[in-house]
Amino acid sequence: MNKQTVTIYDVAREAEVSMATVSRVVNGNTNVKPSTREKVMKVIEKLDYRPNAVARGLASRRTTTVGVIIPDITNLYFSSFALGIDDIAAMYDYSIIMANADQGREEKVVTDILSRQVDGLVYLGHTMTDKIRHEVERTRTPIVLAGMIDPEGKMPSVHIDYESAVAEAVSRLFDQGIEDVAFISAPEYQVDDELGRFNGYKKALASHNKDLDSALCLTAENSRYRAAEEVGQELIDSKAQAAMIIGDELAAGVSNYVQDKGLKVPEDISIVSSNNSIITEIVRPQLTTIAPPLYDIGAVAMRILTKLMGDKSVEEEVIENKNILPYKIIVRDSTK
Amino acid sequence: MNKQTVTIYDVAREAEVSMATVSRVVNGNTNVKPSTREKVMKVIEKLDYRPNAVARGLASRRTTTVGVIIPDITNLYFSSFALGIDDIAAMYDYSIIMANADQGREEKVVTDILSRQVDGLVYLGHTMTDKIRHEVERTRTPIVLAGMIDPEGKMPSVHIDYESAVAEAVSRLFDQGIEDVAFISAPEYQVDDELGRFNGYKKALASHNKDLDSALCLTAENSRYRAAEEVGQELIDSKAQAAMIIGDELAAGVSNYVQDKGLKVPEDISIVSSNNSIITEIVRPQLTTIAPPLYDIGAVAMRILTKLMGDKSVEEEVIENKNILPYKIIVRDSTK
DNA sequence: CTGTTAGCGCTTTCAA
DNA sequence: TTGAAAGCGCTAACAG
Repeated sequence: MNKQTVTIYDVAREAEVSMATVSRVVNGNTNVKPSTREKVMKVIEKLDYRPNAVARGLASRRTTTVGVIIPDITNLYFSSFALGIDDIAAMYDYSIIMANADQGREEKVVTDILSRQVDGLVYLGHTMTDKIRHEVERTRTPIVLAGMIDPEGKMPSVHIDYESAVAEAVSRLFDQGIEDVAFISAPEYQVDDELGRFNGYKKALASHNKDLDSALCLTAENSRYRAAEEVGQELIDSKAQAAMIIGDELAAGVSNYVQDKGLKVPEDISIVSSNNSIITEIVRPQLTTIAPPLYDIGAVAMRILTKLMGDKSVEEEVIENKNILPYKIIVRDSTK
Repeated sequence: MNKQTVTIYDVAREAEVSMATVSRVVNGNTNVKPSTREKVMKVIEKLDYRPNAVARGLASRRTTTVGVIIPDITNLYFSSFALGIDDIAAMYDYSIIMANADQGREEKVVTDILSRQVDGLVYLGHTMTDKIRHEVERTRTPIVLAGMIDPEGKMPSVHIDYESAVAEAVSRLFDQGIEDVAFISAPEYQVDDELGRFNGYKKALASHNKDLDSALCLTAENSRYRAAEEVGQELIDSKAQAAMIIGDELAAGVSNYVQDKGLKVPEDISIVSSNNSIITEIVRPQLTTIAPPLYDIGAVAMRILTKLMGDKSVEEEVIENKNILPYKIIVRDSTK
C-alpha cells in the first residue's frame, strides 16, 4: 500500500557503492571510509531515503518493537505505567505496539502481538494464563510484568510490596483507635492476589488481634468511579468507621457517596486509597493513599526488558526476578 | 531474536502441498479444495504454526497496523480517544503502534512510525507541522485527525464544533445575568485555534455586545491539575464571576483553588469545563461542561481510516473531509 | 574498507 | 485447484 519508492538499492546505485555499504552507513557501522559515508549520506538526503523497518526486521530478526499489553488505557493507574514504559522505550529507540486487553481478550492480543515479532513484551494486568505463558515461551520472547507478579515466579516483574503497604495503611487506622476497617475492592482483589493486597489487610487484622469479618469485605463490580455507589451504601450500612479501598476512582466514588449521604470524612468514616493518581488530590477531602511509583514501575520494567533483549548474553547480567520498588504512604485529609 | 522455528515451508512439506497452498489456507482464500484445507489445517495445528506478520508485511506491502500519535497518554481526554480507536481497530484486526509525542517530538515519532510501514495513521494533538505533512504525503499514508483539524483542510478529521460549543456555554452564562466571564486555558487555546474554542468565546462576547477584555483571558502553563493554582488566583483577582475553562483537570483545579480561598462555586463564581471526563463528576461541585463524544470521535476516526486503507478504490466512497460530531452541554452544579 | 551472495518468511503472479 | 518461482527491502556472513 505504501508507495515506498526509494530503496537501499536506489541509493547504492546513485552513490556508486554496494547495498552493503549503504546499509553500513544507515546503521552507523564504523567500518566505512569517511568520504564514502559522506557521499552516501548526500545521496540519502537527496533521494529522501528512509529505511524500511519491516524489511529490516525480517532480515535481522529484530524489530526494535516491544509489545505492551494493557487492560485499560483510560485507567490512570495503567496509563501511568505506560508513560514510564514509553519514555524509556523512546530512549532506546524502541517502538511500542500497544494493545488494550479488556476482559478475556488478552490471549488473542498476545498471540497477535507475538506474530508481529516484537522483541519483547511488557505485560500489565491481573491474569497470566497458561495459554499466554505458553505462547510467550514458544516464541522465546523476553517479558517483564509490571504492577503484577508471576504466580509461578518464572517471569521477572516490577511492583511494590502491596502486602506491606496495605498492612501499614490499615494498621495506621487501627492505631488511631478505629475498631472496624472495611476492605473495598473489585472482585479480583478480594482473593489472595499475588501482590498481597488482601493479605496485607488480613495481616493488619492479625497484628491487632482482630478476626476477619466478611461483612467488612465489600466487593465492588469493578474499580471505576461509578461502581462506588452500591458498595458505598454497603459501607454505610456496615459498622466500619474506616475503609481501605483499592483503586483511586473507586475510593473517590465511595468518599463522595458517603458524603452525599451526610457522613463526614474522616470524622465519621476514614478513607484510604491505593494509587495516588491525580484523582486522590482532586477529590475533597484529598485522600490519604498508598503511593506506588507508577511511572517508575513502568520505566524500570522497560529498562529490564532492554537488558533481556540486549545482544550481550543475558547470563552476564544479574536480573532480579522480583523487582520491588519502594512505596510511600501519603497522609492527606481523608484520615485523622 | 525470536526463535520462530516453524515456517510456512515446514507446514507445506509436512502437508505435502506447496507454500502457496498453505498461504491460501492461512489467508482464507476460497480456492482450495476442502479436503486440502483440512489437511493443511491439521498440520498447522500439529506444528503450532503462527504466520510471521513481518514477513507477510514485507511480501504483501500491508502490515495491518496503524499508528496512533498521541500527545499524552495519561490525559483522559486523549486516552478516551485512544480507547475508541483501539476498539474499532481490534474489530478490523488492525494492531496499534502507539507513540506518545510530547513537546516537539512529534516529527521524529511520525517519521519512525512511518518507517514501520503502518497502513494508516490516526493523529491526535494540536500541531500539524509541514514536516509531518510532508512525511505523510511522501509515503502516501492515509491519515485521519481526531480532535483536531487540518489548517489546510486537506486531511480528513473528526471533531466537534468547539466554536459553537464554547459560544453556547458562555452565552448561557451571560444569559443568566453574569457580566464578566473569563476564558482560561493552556497557551495553545488562547489563540484562534482551528477548532475555534477561543473564537467561540469571542462569538459569545459579540452576540452579547461585550468587548474582548484581555484581563479576562487567563493563560495557564498547561492543562494539568497543578497548573490551576496560579491562574486560579488570577481569576480571583479579576472581576469575573464565571469562567469557561478548557481542560477538565485545569477546571477541577481552578474550582478547588477558588473554593480553598473561601469562594463559593457557583454562588461567587461559576465554572464551565470542556470535556466531560470522569473528573468533572468526581470534583465537587460537579462541573457543568461541554461533552464531546470522546470515545466516538476516536471510533469514527478509525472507521474512516479503515475505509481510506481499504482496497476498494477510495474514490467510490464518499469520505467527508470534516466529520463533525454532535456535542452536548451537561449542566451540573458548578453553574447556576 | 568494500562488495557479493544468500537468505529472512511470506505473497503473488503466472502457468498448468 | 495447485505449484513454481520471483521477489518484498534489507542484513549478515564471507571474501577480498
